[in-house]
Amino acid sequence: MPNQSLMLDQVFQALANPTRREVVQLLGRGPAAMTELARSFKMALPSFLQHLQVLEKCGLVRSQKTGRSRVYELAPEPLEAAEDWMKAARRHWETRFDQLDSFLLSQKENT
Amino acid sequence: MPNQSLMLDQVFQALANPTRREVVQLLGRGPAAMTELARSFKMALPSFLQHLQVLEKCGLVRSQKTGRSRVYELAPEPLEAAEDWMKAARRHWETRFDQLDSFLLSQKENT
DNA sequence: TGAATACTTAGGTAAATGCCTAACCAATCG
DNA sequence: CGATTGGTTAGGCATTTACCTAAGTATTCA
Repeated sequence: MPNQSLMLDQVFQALANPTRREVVQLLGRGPAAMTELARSFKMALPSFLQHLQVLEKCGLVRSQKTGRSRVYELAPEPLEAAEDWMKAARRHWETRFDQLDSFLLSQKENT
Repeated sequence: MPNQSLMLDQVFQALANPTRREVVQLLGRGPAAMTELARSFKMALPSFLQHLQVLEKCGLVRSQKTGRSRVYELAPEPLEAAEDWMKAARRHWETRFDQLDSFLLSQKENT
C-alpha cells in the first residue's frame, strides 16, 4: 500500500461533497453512463464530469468507454479502507472508556 | 437531524486531512490540551488551531477552557454517522452483485 | 507587579475547488 | 454526407483551504 494517508485524503475529500456522494449511491444500484447519471443533477456537464473524475482518481469508481458513451461503475475497495480507518479510530476511543472515567474523577478531585 | 447532508459534508471534509486525522487518533487515547496536541506537528500554532476548529465545528471534537488551557476530547457520534453512510453505500453494491453478473453477461452478448 | 505561558485575533498569500460558457472531437442516425 | 448525440478540452472566475507572521488577551508564576 503506497501512501495510505494520501489515499485516505482523496477518498474522504471525494465523499465530502453531496453531488459525489449521490453519484456513489446511484452507482450502488448498478453501472450507468455519464449523461444518464448527469440527468439527476442540475449542473453543466463539464462540471459534472469533474466530479466523476475526482471519484475515479481516488478509485471509488471505474469507467470504460464503449462507442461514444462512457459507463461508470462503483469500486467499493476505497470505501472499505476509509471505513476501516474510522472503525479503528472509534475502537481506540471505546477501549479507553474506563480511562475517561478516571480522568473525570481526577478532575473532580482537584476541585 | 437537521440537514444530514451538510453534516456529512463537514465530517468527510474534516477527515480529508492528515493532520486532522492524526488529531482524531491522538484524542482517541484521551483528552489533551491544545499545545500538548500541537507538539506532534511542525506547524504554527494558529494554523493548528484552525484544524481543531474545523474538527469542533463538525462535532468530531469538543473542547472546554480551564484557566489558560483548552482541553479537547473526541466525540465519536459524527464518526458513526459517516461510517453508517458508507456501510449503506457498500450494502447497496453488495446486494446488487447478481445484477452485475447479468450486466457483464449482456455486454459480452453484444459483441 | 512583571515575565512567562497558553491561547486568540487579524490579516495576508498561494493553491485547490466548484462552478460556468464556448468550442471541439467522435460515433451514430437519417 | 450532414445533423445529432455523448463526451471532452480550454479557459475563466469566485470561494475556500491551508498555511504563515505579527500582535493581541488572559492566566499563572516568581
